[in-house]
Amino acid sequence: MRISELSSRSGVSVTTIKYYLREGLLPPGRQTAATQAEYDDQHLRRLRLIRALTGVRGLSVSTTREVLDALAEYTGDTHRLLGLALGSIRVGEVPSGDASQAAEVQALVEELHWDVHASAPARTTLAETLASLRALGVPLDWRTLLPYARLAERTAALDLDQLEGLDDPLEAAERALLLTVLLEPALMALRRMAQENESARRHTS
Amino acid sequence: MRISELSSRSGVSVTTIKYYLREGLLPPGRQTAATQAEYDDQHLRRLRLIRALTGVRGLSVSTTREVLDALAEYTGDTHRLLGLALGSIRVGEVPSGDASQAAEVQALVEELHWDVHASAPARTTLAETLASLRALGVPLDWRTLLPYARLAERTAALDLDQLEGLDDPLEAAERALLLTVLLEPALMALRRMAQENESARRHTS
DNA sequence: AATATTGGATACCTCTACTATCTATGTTAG
DNA sequence: CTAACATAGATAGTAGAGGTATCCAATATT
Repeated sequence: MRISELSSRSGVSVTTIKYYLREGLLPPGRQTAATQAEYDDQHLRRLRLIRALTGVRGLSVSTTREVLDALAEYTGDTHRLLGLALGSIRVGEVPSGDASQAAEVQALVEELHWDVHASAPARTTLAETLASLRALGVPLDWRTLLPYARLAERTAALDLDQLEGLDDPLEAAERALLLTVLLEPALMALRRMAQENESARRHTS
Repeated sequence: MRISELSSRSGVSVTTIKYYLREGLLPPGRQTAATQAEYDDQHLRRLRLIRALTGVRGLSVSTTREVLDALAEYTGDTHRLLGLALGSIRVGEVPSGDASQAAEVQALVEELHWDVHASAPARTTLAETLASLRALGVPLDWRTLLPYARLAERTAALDLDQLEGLDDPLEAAERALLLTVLLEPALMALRRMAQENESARRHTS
């Protein structure tokens, strides 16, 4: 298919597709002539993935490129993909110097006997959030976080269950990406609804 | 205190503070003369809150204003604050027309007997995420989401526990805000770490 | 009195994510 | 076979977000 068909089938304008090609989010099509290239279903799929990551999850174009690069690099090694590629996504702010709460995070990880890389970006995100909360007068220690971490453990188990039985490594890697990244807004939405429900329950009993 | 002290104590530049004043994120100080105003600890606290919401959580300035307005409006009514004010935060994308997965969400809510307002934005977020996943070949039905929702229920119970025993309504409202919004990156970070751990466990056993 | 600071207003800046235009080439309908 | 239209690639332009810089008149400090 040519670019205009790719555009109409994906709902993304031709100029935007060209922009993604320039930015390296989308691999170039197969050149058939000097001013002609051919695209296939892989491109369409990739394009939809890009729109999901930027639109639903709100990732920036450069972060999306990093994620997609990682996807290509670690396809077939879901463990590395989960540990490294997806870790490259900044959940919160840019990693600044202060890791004043790193000790709390370490205590939590040790208590749970978690096997988590020492340089995992999620550690930094967690430490920074704790530091912010502390500065605002809500000091959470690792003991308070423990029950949350236990629930995260069970959530992660559900996530990994979803990846069982997928033999095609590319498919498995892509699904890992989708479930980890795209499911985040869904899980937060579930939490919001559950909070509303729980609050109603406690206030009307 | 005057604006320069507010600036040095918060680490936010004077010009940025003026910008926040213009944008209505920060209430104006008490005017003592035509070119002089006095700020207090409330302003300092508010400023730190703004930086936490925009920096750690990545909220836009306009969303932050909405959240802070809601905080002022519903102080003393934590239930409404949780249900409405915090619901105003867009977790994902701008609410577009397609709510093709709204039926799945409704089925889930009914199964759980959740008391969630029909117009809760979290419903839309969830429906949209499901629609995106479906378009990408990962159709999740409400049955798959059910165990996730059960865990969300327990997370919400922990959240509400944290609000117990706070008598000052302003403090309770602010803590509700902090725990719901600022804890999100922390919970996602915990999930990432738990995924890495679980993946390592399954691959090395 | 001299110097610095402040509030308020306005203009400007940088970055991101596109969007528009241009040109040289290809394709296709009549 | 030619006129109308599509295409790749390059370059320039745009709108919005989130500040930043400058100016001014009034006020505070020394």
